[in-house]
Amino acid sequence: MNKYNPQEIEPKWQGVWEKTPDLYKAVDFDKKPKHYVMFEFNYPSGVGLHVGHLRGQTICDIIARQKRMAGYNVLFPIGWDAFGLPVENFAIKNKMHPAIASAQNITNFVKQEKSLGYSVDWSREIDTTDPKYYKWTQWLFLRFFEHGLAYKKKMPINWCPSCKIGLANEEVIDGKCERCGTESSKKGMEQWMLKITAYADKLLEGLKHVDYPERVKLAQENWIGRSEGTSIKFQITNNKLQTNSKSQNSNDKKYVEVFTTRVDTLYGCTYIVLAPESQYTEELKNHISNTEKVEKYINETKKKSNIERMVEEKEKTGVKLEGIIAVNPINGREIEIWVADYVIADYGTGAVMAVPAHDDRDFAFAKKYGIEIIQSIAPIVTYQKTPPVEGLKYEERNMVEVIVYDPKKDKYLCLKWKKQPWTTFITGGIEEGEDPIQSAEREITEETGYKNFKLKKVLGKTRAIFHAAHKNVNRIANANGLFFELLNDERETVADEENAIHEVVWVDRDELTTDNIVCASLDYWLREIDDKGIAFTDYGILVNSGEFNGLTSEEGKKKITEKLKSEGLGDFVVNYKMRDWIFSRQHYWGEPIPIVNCEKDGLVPVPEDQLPVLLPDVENYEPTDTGESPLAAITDWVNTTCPKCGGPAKRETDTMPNWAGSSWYFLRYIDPKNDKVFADFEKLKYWMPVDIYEGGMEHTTLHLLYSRFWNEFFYDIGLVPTKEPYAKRIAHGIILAEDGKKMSKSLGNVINPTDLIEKYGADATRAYEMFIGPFDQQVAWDSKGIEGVSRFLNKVWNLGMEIAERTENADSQKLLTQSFEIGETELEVATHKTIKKFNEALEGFRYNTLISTLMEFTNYLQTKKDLLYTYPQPYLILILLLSPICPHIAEEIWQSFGNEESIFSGKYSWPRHDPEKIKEDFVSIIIQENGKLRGNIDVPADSDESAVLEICKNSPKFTSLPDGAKKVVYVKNRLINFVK
RNA sequence: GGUCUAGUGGCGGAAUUGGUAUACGCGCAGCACUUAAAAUGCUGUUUGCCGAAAGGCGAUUGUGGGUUCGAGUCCCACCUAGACCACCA
Repeated sequence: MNKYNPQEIEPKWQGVWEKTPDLYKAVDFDKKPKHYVMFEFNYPSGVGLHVGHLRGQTICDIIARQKRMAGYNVLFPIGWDAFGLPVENFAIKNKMHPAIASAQNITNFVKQEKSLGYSVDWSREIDTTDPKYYKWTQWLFLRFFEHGLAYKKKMPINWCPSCKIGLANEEVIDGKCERCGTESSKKGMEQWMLKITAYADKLLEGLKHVDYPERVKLAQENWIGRSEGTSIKFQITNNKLQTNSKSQNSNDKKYVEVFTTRVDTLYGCTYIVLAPESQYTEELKNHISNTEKVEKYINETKKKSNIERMVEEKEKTGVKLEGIIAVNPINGREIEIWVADYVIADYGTGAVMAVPAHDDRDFAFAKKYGIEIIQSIAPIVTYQKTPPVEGLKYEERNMVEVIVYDPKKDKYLCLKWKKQPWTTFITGGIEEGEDPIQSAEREITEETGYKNFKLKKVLGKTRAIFHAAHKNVNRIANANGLFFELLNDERETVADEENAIHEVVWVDRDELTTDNIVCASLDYWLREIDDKGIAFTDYGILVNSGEFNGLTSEEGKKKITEKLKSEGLGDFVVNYKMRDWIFSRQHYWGEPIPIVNCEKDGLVPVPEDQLPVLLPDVENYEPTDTGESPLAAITDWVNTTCPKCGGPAKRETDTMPNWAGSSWYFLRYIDPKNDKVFADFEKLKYWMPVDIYEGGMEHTTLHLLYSRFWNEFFYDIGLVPTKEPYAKRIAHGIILAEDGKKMSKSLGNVINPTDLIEKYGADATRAYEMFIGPFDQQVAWDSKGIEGVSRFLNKVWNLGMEIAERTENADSQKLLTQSFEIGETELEVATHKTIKKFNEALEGFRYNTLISTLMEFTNYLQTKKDLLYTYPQPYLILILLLSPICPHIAEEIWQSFGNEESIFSGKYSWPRHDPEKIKEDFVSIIIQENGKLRGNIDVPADSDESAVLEICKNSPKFTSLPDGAKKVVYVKNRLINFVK
């Protein structure tokens, strides 16, 4: 008997499959149902394939192979995303043309991919750097230009000083360049932009109609960052009364517009803040008395890189604009204007209203610079010790809670109640015509007799909700916290009726706890007394807010915005965190942007018949120090004629980012050789959308979002047939090294797929990649684990060889249709159960359990070897189930059974279980007492409760169990539970 | 700081989606085969107590509560780890 030798059989079958071109071919317009499965194409770096790549790719191959066997016309393509920096850097370092470096890398990748035995349709292979491909990338870019979605703008961009390249926000990770890790800084440059923000709502809406993992949807939603709020205009005027008479006419008023999601806090706004880079700062700095100081601050901010701005999160800085003030439009209050770098220039309007009482950042800033803090939202506190009782009516009351401190005693004045087990602060209702302070002063004397005290601090307002037991009502107490200091011990006599209710006690500071003092708002008051106040950022009840007092935050937002709107000083608006996509790169190795700059006609698109705009050969691929692309140095390429007027013009020298080619490659796979259009519409209609798109989590907010944007735009202009490009997205978790750290060259913990294939074979490698754990979770590599899988394949092989030797050569298809004549029901049932389990795991994307299901089945078959010599069907089914995962071994075994056609030829259909076959006459059900396991018992399938009860009583072990049961829970074919 | 995901034996993990927790694999131990080893096969392997054994009784899915006849699974709070975002007003 020959031994399992993957090193021999794997290259053999790869060769045979390659010579059978129709085996894995996707057929356009085939009558079979289509299935389009795709993994993210590789960036052909010099390092080669990574075990992480195999995870997703193997899943796709399993799907592709299984779907073909199940009767689908499968499109499973491969391609290369080969433009971009790593190849360019590699080429510069090795002094070679990036195209040559790229071709070398691709050759290497192809070899690796082929050694894994993937069933890709190689006739559809694409390469984004092929002019036949990037012609259409350029053509599609011009559609964006044509519709005003590609535009040029001078803007401060994230700049990587090392790569000498502008970075999109998405490429800046922790303030550093995504590729090289250098700290990014800001630089003002003319950039090509794609208006992805115009599709923000469509991209959000589209998520509702696709099957993506919830975390992917969430990440995209958060990235788009839609927030509904209000824009508010703050009028800016001169601080002094003698304003310039010219600017007095109303059309000439200056405004700063801000965006807020918390307009309900507007009455608490005590200053506004402008971003240093904002246009407002630019305009206003010349109208103030401390221009120099402000300019100095702006320059300092510019010098700071992103990372510094982030590290300094704790310490906020800013400069006040002297000589001008802003007017709060809701109450006419005059407030300060500051410039501070905690406000971002390119979100919202680049200016914010600051409400220190209700925003953490504003609070920290106001504390540092001594700016007034005004409460405008009262927290709603439910008193947990006596929460409101359902059904009782609510009574609202305005009241004071007074805390009196005696510095001589170093104690706090409280009242101990006589009829209730309470100690409280001095508290009472606010009477008609009183303000809270007067009310507090009155209550102190009435209840304690003390006469001489002074107000130290207003602690603020809360709304406390509790059940007032002595009156049996639910109380809504609008509480005013007030803090007094006792000046001396002089007292009046306290009225008898007060004395009858409570007595005065003095309490230490550390005894003021929720255990000792009955006070719903205690924490708030103490925080203020200790001067450890924090911003209250939750929703609550509007206070100190004029006509809006008493509204909830939600109501307040609506009402205040409406009022502002009616006065032309504000409106409801929607803002997004997502910015437009910076689409130009100052590099060589990318698609040239097909635009010509004419002095007369401005930006003119290169006509379609002149596409592609080919990358010219250059001497030097390094970016220039000015930040211009190396293309700028080739004057005879740059200088051209205007396609419109024929006059002298210059070519655009920026190239497109790496993301361009990958934004539409799923369309090109469908029609990769077309030189008339980017893809034939009828073919797109047949194949789109991609049924399953496998890729990494790291592309969620980059490539995945970008390509959805491209496709949605193409749909809108009638180029593609589906709104969304991908019906289902699956994302694999990363594979860590055995030490649990990320695999990296420097740590020396990299597992190389080629080594694995040499040692264990492609089949074992593929199977272990699946067996390692749930595919969407991150896992650590285990070199012992792959040995286990390899052993399993050996078992399958040895078992197969034994059976094949004893089986007459026969067509397996015939064998499979034969039934188990001797009624070997156990074997038959086990086989059908395995098929069921396997198919369910496959449909549920639980690839790790696929392997364990087959392991169990193999272990079982080994115990039934003798029967298999006569009835090899179960073993053949095992091989069919194994074949998508481990195609080589399956094919070899298949042929040793005398089959002349490939197991993947389409002749052998995918196993389906027969529900009739797994129906059993008896089922084992669980016996429980109060939910605790007491044993199990075999009963006829589908028995009803009374029958099971009878069986139970007749079984000596459980005979007395039903006695005294209050209730019997019976779940058919599963359990019976006696509740006592 | 925010959002999300996860926490089950010595380890990777399984659990029909609320119904016999610890499948499968790794590791470990023992046995068989062998002069020997490798390979292979078989047996055992969550844990405490009782028992010579067959077996029996109990505990157990990060911690603490809750819902339920019944919770690894659902709800609340906390702890821990990871991922993504991060001064987004």
